[in-house]
Amino acid sequence: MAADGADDASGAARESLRDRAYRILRQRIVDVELQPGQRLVERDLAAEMEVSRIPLREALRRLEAEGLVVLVPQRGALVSPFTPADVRDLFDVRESLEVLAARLAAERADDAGLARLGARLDDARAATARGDRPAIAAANAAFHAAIVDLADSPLLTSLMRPLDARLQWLFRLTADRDPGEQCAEHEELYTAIAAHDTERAASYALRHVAAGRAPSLELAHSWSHPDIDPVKVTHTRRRARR
Amino acid sequence: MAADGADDASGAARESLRDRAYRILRQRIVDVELQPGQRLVERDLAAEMEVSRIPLREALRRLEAEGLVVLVPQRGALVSPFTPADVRDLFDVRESLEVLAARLAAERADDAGLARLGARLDDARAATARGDRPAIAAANAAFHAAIVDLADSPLLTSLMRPLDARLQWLFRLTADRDPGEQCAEHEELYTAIAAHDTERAASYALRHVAAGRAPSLELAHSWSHPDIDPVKVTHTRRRARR
DNA sequence: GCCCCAATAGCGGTATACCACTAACGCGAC
DNA sequence: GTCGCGTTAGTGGTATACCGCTATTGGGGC
Repeated sequence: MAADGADDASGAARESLRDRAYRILRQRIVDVELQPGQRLVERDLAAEMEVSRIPLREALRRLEAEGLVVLVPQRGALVSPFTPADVRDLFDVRESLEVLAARLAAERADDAGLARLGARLDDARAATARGDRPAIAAANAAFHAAIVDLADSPLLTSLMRPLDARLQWLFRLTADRDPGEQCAEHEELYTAIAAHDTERAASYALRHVAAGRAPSLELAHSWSHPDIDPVKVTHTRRRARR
Repeated sequence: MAADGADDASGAARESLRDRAYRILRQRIVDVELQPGQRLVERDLAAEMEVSRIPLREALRRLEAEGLVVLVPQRGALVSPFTPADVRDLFDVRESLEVLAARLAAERADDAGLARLGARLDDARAATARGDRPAIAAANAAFHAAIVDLADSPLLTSLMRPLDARLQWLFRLTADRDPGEQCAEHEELYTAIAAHDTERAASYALRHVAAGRAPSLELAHSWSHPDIDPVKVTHTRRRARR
């Protein structure tokens, strides 16, 4: 598992076991090491990462809130299914919220914020020039996050978190679209925001998100893990083989 | 197990302590019995509702995910502040998501769904005619929830939950706008959705949400609990009285 | 051999207990 | 009196242990 670097490392406050369990599980899910529909048994996971069930349970609850895990009451947990319909819904919502973010960013951004956004754009450009796929994905995600940050709305930021998780998941499985094209779209979006041109920022953001829909949907159809029933999955019990 | 409906259908499965703690706390918060900024001490709350800290902690985590509670790591919890800026952000996001919900509902609603939505509208009409404020609030909330339901997007539904919580909170403190006017707006929105007129549904939804912004903001300015610092709040410790 | 039933054990839900950290307190020195 | 430092206890974080429910299973009756 790739050490995701940027760990809070030495100086920062020690990470709680709950946060660690959350981070590791989330990573495993978006990396598809844990597949959609796979059952998650508290005791097994806890033993595996050498923590007790308490922090592990809290990590699962958090993942549920983010939509990566489904909890069936009295039954157990499983990795959320991710169907073409979910991908469609994801893009529906992104076309609303990313446009809102772009609009608010264009309205509210100050010079310091624009500088930060510009830096993210440069990162993305550099990664795109190098053709470094993982770096491109990370830089593009950072660019989008920076726009949300400029929107300066804690509510919007919190709503975006589940979307980011699903997007990472989606893009892990694909090369996404042509990086150069995406980068160009980011540039024009940046320009509109920097000019405080609300309407242009909104329309660029919409076009940008919408452009990703078709390839993503196509990709989603290609897996098509057929109907996972959460209740059914958690009904099974593995019995000790004799 | 051909029929899977047998289990939860009857008798309503017993509510877990976690769910009960969650429900009670949420109610207390939206009723403003627990005020924004108020500290929440796990042991005290647990003792008060006679459960252990485990289910209580999980309830707090869930409330955090919903935005009603702020958790400061290693420090504790408090009821989220709710500032005019938060109200503004709430309406920004609602103007995006409720419009999306209306649009999708207009596209996807079938006859059975429209019947359910119509029933909610009738409820709201009846409550409005009676002038029963609490019933009006509940019926209006149910009408909006029904639209989201028609949109048939689990993601959208999950994103709306934090918004509903904040809206309830907001409306608990106010008489909201003129109920008759709201009811009329609901009727035209219903008509557009029933006619599968996507664009009209979207524009009515936008107008409807936007109409509530000014009065809500005004209300929010009237409390203006000035700056609550979560870290500071959770730094305090009540010491045994001498 | 097939079906039903009692015994078994997997697993989520919860309580209790302990640990670590640190803010509040108070005592002593200046 | 004021300041500083050691002490104490309040609080979140975590481990362990137990409970109850039910899927599984294997045996006994048909």
